[in-house]
This record gives sequence, structure tokens and C-alpha cells, in this order.
Amino acid sequence: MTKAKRAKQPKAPKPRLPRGLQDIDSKPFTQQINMVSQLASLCEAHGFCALDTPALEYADVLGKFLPDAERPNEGVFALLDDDEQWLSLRYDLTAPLARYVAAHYDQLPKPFRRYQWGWVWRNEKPGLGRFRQFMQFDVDTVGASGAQADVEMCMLAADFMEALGIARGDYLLRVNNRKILDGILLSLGLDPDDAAYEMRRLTILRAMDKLDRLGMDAIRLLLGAGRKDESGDFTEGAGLGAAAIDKIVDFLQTDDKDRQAVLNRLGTHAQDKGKGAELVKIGLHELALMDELLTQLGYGAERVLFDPSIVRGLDYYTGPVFEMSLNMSSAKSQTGDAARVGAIGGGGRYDGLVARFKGVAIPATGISIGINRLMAAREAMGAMTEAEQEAGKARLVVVLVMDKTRLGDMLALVQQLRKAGIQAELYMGDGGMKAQLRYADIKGAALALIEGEDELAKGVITIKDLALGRQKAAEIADNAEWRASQHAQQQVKKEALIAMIQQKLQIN
RNA sequence: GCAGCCUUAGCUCAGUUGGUUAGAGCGCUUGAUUGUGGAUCAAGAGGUCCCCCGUUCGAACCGGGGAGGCUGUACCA
Repeated sequence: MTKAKRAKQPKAPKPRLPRGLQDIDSKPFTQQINMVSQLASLCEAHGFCALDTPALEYADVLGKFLPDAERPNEGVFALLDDDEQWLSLRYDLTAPLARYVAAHYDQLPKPFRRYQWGWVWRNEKPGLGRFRQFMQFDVDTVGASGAQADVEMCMLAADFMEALGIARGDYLLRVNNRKILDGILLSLGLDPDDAAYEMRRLTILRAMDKLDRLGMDAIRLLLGAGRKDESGDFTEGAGLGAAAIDKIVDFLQTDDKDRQAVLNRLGTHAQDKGKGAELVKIGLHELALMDELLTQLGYGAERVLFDPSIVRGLDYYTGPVFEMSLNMSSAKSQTGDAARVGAIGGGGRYDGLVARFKGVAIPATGISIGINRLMAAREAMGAMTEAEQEAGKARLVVVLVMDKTRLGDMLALVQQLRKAGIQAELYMGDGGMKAQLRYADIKGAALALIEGEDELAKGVITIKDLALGRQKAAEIADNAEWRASQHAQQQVKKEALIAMIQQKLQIN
């Protein structure tokens, strides 16, 4: 566009995208569809039902983050409807599930087991592997209080990873119990009636949650006076005394290599008298039940481990909590970024969520997988299922248009190819032969078919092997030799065309 | 939110300690060689130097404000 023309339309919008949102083009989108359908069929095999719910819900139904007029978009994306009611884009799939269960409780089978995937939105600062729109895949069992339901979630999470080609040992589901965490806090001697207790509890839990990322020394600082990060910014600590810090640090040790070892070690924290130790004891008992089932079913500590530093979100979890992480050491981390993808999923037991609507507590447990993060991590790890390798191969055949009076014949040829199970398209543009081959190249097609004057006269079709041609090009630097190299193509009789294409596609 | 750094072509970046017409590589378009993509050669298109205000004879460059981005940190249902 010339400058003069530009001046006439000065307000041409830039084709920009809001931060934290992304286009997903052909290859990753196809991969995403494949991943979701693999997980969905696993869920179906377990007897979970599919469910879909709308992206928009009433803000008060989603709970917390209720928008106010001044800051309607704090944390969530919200908008005021015509009737002056606040709507929010869902920020997870669990709150809508609670709404759905409460609304249809009478008709649903109890326990109600459903799986669901969809986009969710969070209005937060995006970062590495964090977006403002991302896809979650959730599986939940509502109305089951026993450890078997939690254990099923753990096993399913592990099965998910393996179904997606992530090798055993490259993923780890770490499990903790909120009752243990709350019990430990109580036994620190903090007074729950103290006005500052809740703040302090959050600060401590948040500090514990950071063990993975910051290391134990930083955790000591965060539990005590506070910590200064590398930009010089200061984070206020919990202000605990040395004895309390030591107790927590001891609790957090994560050297244990199997689940029984964790249970034994944490058992020492259950021996004191008092409410705190009592809670710890209950939590440990729940974990012990899970361990028993997991062990019987062959899910060892290399897949599902107990880890006292797992906290997960602070709000609705009431019992076991899970977090799925990947061992990225096998990743080809060119930049080092790949190694820090963070948790790719999590979940736990939330016995209070449906009670918001029904008044009676309905126990529930579930997991949630972050599809986008998982996809990025798999890419870095080079995890590929056979189906994906198959799908990633060049299969497309592009038929060129050499003579526009013969479009009908060409379309018929393409149809014939498709009937034979060959992925094929006719060039739809206006370009000449050069443009058409460039099109086939950019599409990553395997073959191009040419039926021009010469071929028509001879009753043949030219098959051009694009991949082979590219490979030859890489070896040639001289123009004359290039011209002599004859384009990696061959002519076949029309009757033999389909058989030849099928043969060529197999070899590729 | 807080802190630090950054913003020049589609991308990655040069640039003049303030001086007229702002550059490179890659990419893109067109052409040559073949009815033929990818190699090679040639030509071309593409810029409000993030935006606004100020200082100055003169600002991409200096000052102020704003926006956007990156990194760390906080929050993360």
C-alpha cells in the first residue's frame, strides 16, 4: 500500500490479538483435537458421561470474584447483562458442574460421574505457559465420599498420561491431604480465633506451595521475616518463630521414596495431643486407605506419590488433593524454558461445593487437566502416540489445474481419489502452474498430480513427489545441475494411478 | 498489583554522542533457468523509527506522560 493510500484510511486497525490469547493453527489444533478425543474415550471406557455447559454463567453462580461496578473484571471477565445482572466467563469447569448437579439433582444417577472439556477464561497476567483463555479437561465424581473415588481419579490421571504417550517415570501424580495441612497449622500453636489467623494461614500455605519452585531456603524466609526476589521486590513473610519454622520444614521434607515412608514419617506429627494432631490423624488415615487400593492395583510410587508440600488452591478442597507434574529432564530444553512448564493438572476432594446451592453437603472429587500446557510439555518431551505420528505424515495429494476447460474432469479425478481413501484436493485458486506447486509445497502435500496437454495425449498422469524433490534440492547448489535433476516425478497410466499413489504414500 | 528491562520493515536486529532521501539478514512478491514448488541468480514491494505532549532552527535519538511487551515476584478458583 502506498503512503498516499494509507493516508486516506488512517484508522486501519492493526491485526492484533489481546495479550494472553492465541490463535491455534492447523497442526497444534489437530493435535489438540486428537488429545481431547483420546482422553474422552478413556473416560467413556470408565463409564463417565459427557457434559457440556455454556461459557457464560451468572457471576454469583460461579461464586466468589463477584464483580463490583468499579472493578468488574478482577480475576474474571465479567459483563453486565441487559437486566442488570452480572455475567462471567467461566474460570473453571467445576463451578458450572456444581450448578448443573444442584439444578438436576433429582434426575441424575447418584453418584454422578461426568467428564467435560472446554475453554475457560481468567483475567490475569499471562506468562510462560499461562494464557487468559485455555482449555481444561475435567473428570469428576459427585456423590461419592469413599477413598475409592479419589483413587480412581489418581489412576485415571496416570492412565491419561500414558494414553498420551508420556512414559511411566516421566510423569508423577503427587497427593496430599488438606486435613493434614490444616492439622499441622493448628498444632503450631496459632490461635484460630486470632484476627490475624486466617491471613497467616494463607501466607504459610502459600509459602509451602512454593517449595518446588523456590527451594527450602526461600521457604524458611517466607515463613519467617520475608524474602526479597531478584528484581529487588520484597515479599512479606508469615512471621513465624524458629521452632514453628523448623516444624514445618521437617514436615515438608520430600526425600521419601515411597508412600508408606511418607505415612510413617508424618505419623510422628499425629502423636501430640490436641485438635491439630487429631486432624492430621484423620488425613493420614484417608491417605492410608488410598495407598492400600493404589498398591493393590499396581500403581506404585513412581506414578502416584504422597507429598506433604502439595497445597493446590486455597478454597474449596476439603480432603485429598492431587497435582500432576512432568519430568522434563528428557526434554530438549534449548532455552531452559521447556523445563519450567509447571503443573499440568490437579484436583482433589471438594465436599462443600454443591452445598452452596443445595444446603446439604454432597461429597465430590475430581481432576482437571490443562490441555494447552500439557500439549506444550509433550511437544518439548517429544511424546508422540503412534496415531499422531501417523497423522503427522504427509498424505495430501494436490491435483493441479492445467486447463480450465477441464475442471469437471479434474474434480471427478479428485473425487475418485477420495473414494479410494486418499486425502486429495483440487487447486482452487487462479494461479499458474508455478503458483500451484508452491501451494502444494506450503500445504506440505506429499504428491502433486499433473495432467496437462502432454499427459492427456499419452493417456498418463504425472505424479510429482514433493518430499523427494525437496530432499534433492538440499543436495544441489548448481543451477545447471538443478535443471538437469528432473523434478522427482514420473508418469503413470491412468488405470494404474491409484495403485501407484497408494504405494507412494505408504513409503512416505 | 509490585520491581527491573525493553519497543526501529512480516521476523531477528543494526543505526547516527540531535542534521535533509532510516539500513542489513531472513521472509514476502515478481522475473530468469523447466509446461514444474524446493536450489541458484536478478529485481521489487514493505516503515507514523509504539503513541501523545514538551525542549530545539531541526527529534527515531533529549525530557515528561501514556500504551504495549519481556523477565522476576505476588495472586491463581
